[in-house]
Amino acid sequence: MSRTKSKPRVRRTAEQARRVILDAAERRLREGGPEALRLRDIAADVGVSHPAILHHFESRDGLARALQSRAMLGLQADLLAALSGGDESAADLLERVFETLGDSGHARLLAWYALANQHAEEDVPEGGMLAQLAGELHGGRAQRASRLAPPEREDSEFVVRLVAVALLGDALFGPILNRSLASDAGESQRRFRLWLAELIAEHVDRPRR
Amino acid sequence: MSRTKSKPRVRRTAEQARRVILDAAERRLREGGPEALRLRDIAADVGVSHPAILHHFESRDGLARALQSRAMLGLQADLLAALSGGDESAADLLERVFETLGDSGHARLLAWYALANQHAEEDVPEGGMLAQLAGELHGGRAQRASRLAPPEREDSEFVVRLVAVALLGDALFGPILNRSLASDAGESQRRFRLWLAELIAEHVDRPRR
DNA sequence: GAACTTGTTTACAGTTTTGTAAGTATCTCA
DNA sequence: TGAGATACTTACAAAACTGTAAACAAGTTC
Repeated sequence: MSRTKSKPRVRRTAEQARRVILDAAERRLREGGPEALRLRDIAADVGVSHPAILHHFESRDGLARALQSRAMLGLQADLLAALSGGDESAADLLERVFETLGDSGHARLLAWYALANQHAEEDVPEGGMLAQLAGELHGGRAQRASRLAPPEREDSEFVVRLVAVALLGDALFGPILNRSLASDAGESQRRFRLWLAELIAEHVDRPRR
Repeated sequence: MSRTKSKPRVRRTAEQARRVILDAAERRLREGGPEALRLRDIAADVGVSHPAILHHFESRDGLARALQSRAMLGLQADLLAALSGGDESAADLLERVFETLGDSGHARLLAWYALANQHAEEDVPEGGMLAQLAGELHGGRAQRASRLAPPEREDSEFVVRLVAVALLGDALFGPILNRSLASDAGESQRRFRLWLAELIAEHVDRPRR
């Protein structure tokens, strides 16, 4: 066979290589489900041989851990970007949180994480983001409220928790529920989010007794 | 070796065999995550050889499909049991729905289903259960409401949808969120459910404008 | 430009996994 | 009680998977 000038071998920096590998792995995971994290396939997507992946991540498990870590950090970054938007109404802030948490990519990755690490005690990298969000929300409410009826701190935390689980849950289970509840899929999901936003807003702004 | 009376081979009916196999598979799936559906392990749990599983389910994929189907049917049965409870308040009804949907086993199984069949159009066996629930809820509301302000049908559907995604989401993502939000895990999750129940009840019974 | 570092490949090994073929044991039924 | 059906087992095959070892090549440094 002609051995003319066969391989212009690409050589990335370690950081670049890790990134493109994680990108491919994440894509596989999102599109193919939890069983689709195969070294060979990922390597093929990137265009390298599979030992290259092992070189960068030690083992398949190392790749999975790195992926989970990056997914959490990414979610944190997106949430942070949503949070830091100057001083706007709680409604606007919530709307941006809706966008990032309702993204089915995040939900899928987080679900995979939850299913994989169910009895793992290791703290998740994301930690504290939602607590911060709860803090901001609570601060705003306490400021707006008449001083006779400040909301309880726990109530604000639960609001955030509700938003989180409802959006993540809807992003994940929505397609299934749509088939049994709604006729038109995407439209119903959109309207549901608006409805939820209004419900939350009403609750948040309702004067305490 | 002594061949005295070696094997009192157990022989189940096909139905029984399928059941115990699916039980073991479900247990594996719940405890070990989505990658834990291995024929050898399941067979070992049941105490049979792995080809016995293939005999009953054709292939590993057939087992997975049967498992998904049974999980959906089981959820439907549990929901049905929760729904059919004579005439009680919407709060009591919701509370029993809370119990069954908030069960982390159901949530995990459903999440696995959602992740595995993301772009599958095949209708899920569960179909219609939640629609029925929405119907019952709506009927009760319309009856109770003053005839000047009946709630919209879509509002009742969204209430059901919120309950479903929030409970499933909380069962699945709750443990993760707990680490970033709450100090005491289980207790917080319980209180959150109560809080949600109250929020829903308030919304459902609030007179329309 | 020689030496060194390190990203990458090829070739291979060991294990695990699903699946098949053929025989065996247990139940049912005439 | 004999014959048939079928749940189940043993043995094996083929493929896929992760992981290892050694060599190779693209940068980097002195």
